[in-house]
Parts: sequence; structure tokens; C-alpha cells
Amino acid sequence: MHSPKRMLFLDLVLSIFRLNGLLIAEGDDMTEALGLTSARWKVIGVIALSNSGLTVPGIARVLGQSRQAVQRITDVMVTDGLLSYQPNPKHKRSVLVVLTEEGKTAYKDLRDVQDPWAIENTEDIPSEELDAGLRLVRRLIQKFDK
Amino acid sequence: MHSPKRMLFLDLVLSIFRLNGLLIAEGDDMTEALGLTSARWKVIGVIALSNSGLTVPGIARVLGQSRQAVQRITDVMVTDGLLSYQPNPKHKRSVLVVLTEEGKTAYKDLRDVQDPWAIENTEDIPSEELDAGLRLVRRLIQKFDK
DNA sequence: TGTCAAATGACAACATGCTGACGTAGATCG
DNA sequence: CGATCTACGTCAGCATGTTGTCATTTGACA
Repeated sequence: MHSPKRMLFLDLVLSIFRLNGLLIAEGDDMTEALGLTSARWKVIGVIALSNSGLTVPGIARVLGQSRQAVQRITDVMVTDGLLSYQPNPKHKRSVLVVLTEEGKTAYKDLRDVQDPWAIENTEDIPSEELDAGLRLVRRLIQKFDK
Repeated sequence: MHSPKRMLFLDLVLSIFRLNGLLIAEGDDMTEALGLTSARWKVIGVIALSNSGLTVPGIARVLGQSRQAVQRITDVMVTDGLLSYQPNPKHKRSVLVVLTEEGKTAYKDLRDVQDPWAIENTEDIPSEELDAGLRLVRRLIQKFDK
């Protein structure tokens, strides 16, 4: 029997897949002119929100990704001059990832395109709905994030 | 200035990314014993819901993916015996993708694990919340799917 | 303090998505 | 009917994620 709730949930899951793909495409388009991609501004965003820098596995934990995936991105971004590795007083091998001046500029530019985008795409959606949606998503995240 | 709504929306976007990753991991774990992956049961599900078979670009349109990505998956699944290509009366080159007997069995097995999973993960969430969440996600999809 | 499990970096293999390019089949319209 | 535009299959290259393995460093605990 197809319980309505089951169908509802599977529908939601497939829609999340779909929205995820669209958001990545949006993010890539939006930041193309800045030389960023969605994978990169995720990393920049996480670092910018931390005060004293994060290690690569630390970024991975925040993003819920493997440390290897993050390592690859940060390596390229260091080569590109957006990030730099700094000695970590608390760990001999695991260095801290920090934004360079160029990286900070990129973060500022990112915000300059991201903010209007966010505002534009939510102007016809009440805050309460967004909030309820976020709460549901977080609830599901918690359920699956063991 | 960080408007609350803007922060809310960006938070929602990042949470969607996170949930997407977790759902793929869940889907892969759940169907591992069936020899499926999330990419494969997406395709199987779409074909199973169509009556007379779909073309590769048709599947891609339903899933919102590139036809090349779907083609690669279906090619492997034909090799594995889950799908087969059938002549398309309406098109000389673009064949129809249909489930083999093995593919139909896989779909049944898929449902057998997916249904309890869906029920288990929504038992403490009211249908109204799921429905509201789905409507929000769909609204965003429509916004970005030009 | 010595030992051992967990965390980390590094490298490799693989899955899944994208775009671009090319040639051909289909559909549309003068 | 013929020209042209679109859709499709195919191949290639690339980005981003995963897992697995191995050696080394950390850190915790007997």
C-alpha cells in the first residue's frame, strides 16, 4: 500500500535532489565572474565565519564532507592564492587554513552577489515559511547524521 | 547589513546541500545489498512510473539532469541486466529504456526497503509539515528551473 | 611513562555530475 | 519539397564527491 505520507516523503527526497542540483548550478553561475564555484564558496564561507582559521578536517566536519574532498579544494585554492596554510600551534602536521587578502576580497565580492540573490529569491516567501522549512531540513539532517 | 531573511535563506541553502549528501549516503547504504546506488534507483524509479518506457533524454528531463549523465548510467545498467533498450516506433535512433525482469525485481526489492525507511523517518513528523516543506522546495525549484 | 586507538596527510581508484563538440535523424516552416 | 533548426547519440575532458589504504602524529589511559 502506498501510504500518502510515504509518497510525500519520497517526493520530498527527490525534490531535494533536484533543488540541490539547481542550487549548485545557480551558485556556479552567480560566482563565475569571481572565479569561484559552489565548492569553493562553501569553503570560503566556512573559513570566513571562523575567527582563527580551521584545519582541513575541521572544514570537512562543518560541511559534512570527507576531509579528502576538502583537501583537494583547498590545495587548488592555495595555488590560486585565495587561501594559505599557516602553522598550527596546536598541531604539528595539521595546518590552519586562512583567507589571504585575495581570499577576503573574494568573500566580500561573494557577499555582494549572494545577498541580492538571496533577497530576490525570497521576497515573495514569508519568513515563517522559510523558517519552518529550515527547521524541517535540520530535523532530517539530525536524523541521518549519526 | 545581514538581513535576517537573507541569513535564513543562505542557511537553508547550505542545509539543503548537507541534507542532499546525507540522503545520497542513506540511499546508497540502504540499497547496497540490492546492487543499486542512488543514481541507479533514481533511474529505475522514473522508468517504473512510466508505462511504456522512456528515452534517455526523457529520463534526463524528468530528473533534471544532462542526457549524457543518464546515458552513462543506463548503459551500465543494460550491461548489468537491469534495463534493456527497445526499438522506439516513434524514433529511429532514440531507443526506449525499459526494465528487464531483473530490473522489475530490483524495483520491488527497492520498494521493500524504501517504504519502511520512509515510514520510519517520518513517524514523528506531521504530514502537514512534510507537505509544507515539499511545497516550499517545489516553489524554489520552479524559481530556479528556467 | 608506555601503549594503543583516533586523527591526519597523502595517494589512488572510482562514481556521478557537468559542459563542449561533432555528426546525424526529426521536425518545422518557407 | 527543400532548407533549417532542434533533438539525439557519442566521445572527451573536467569538477566534485566518495571510499580505501598506509604511514605518521596526537592524545588518552592503564
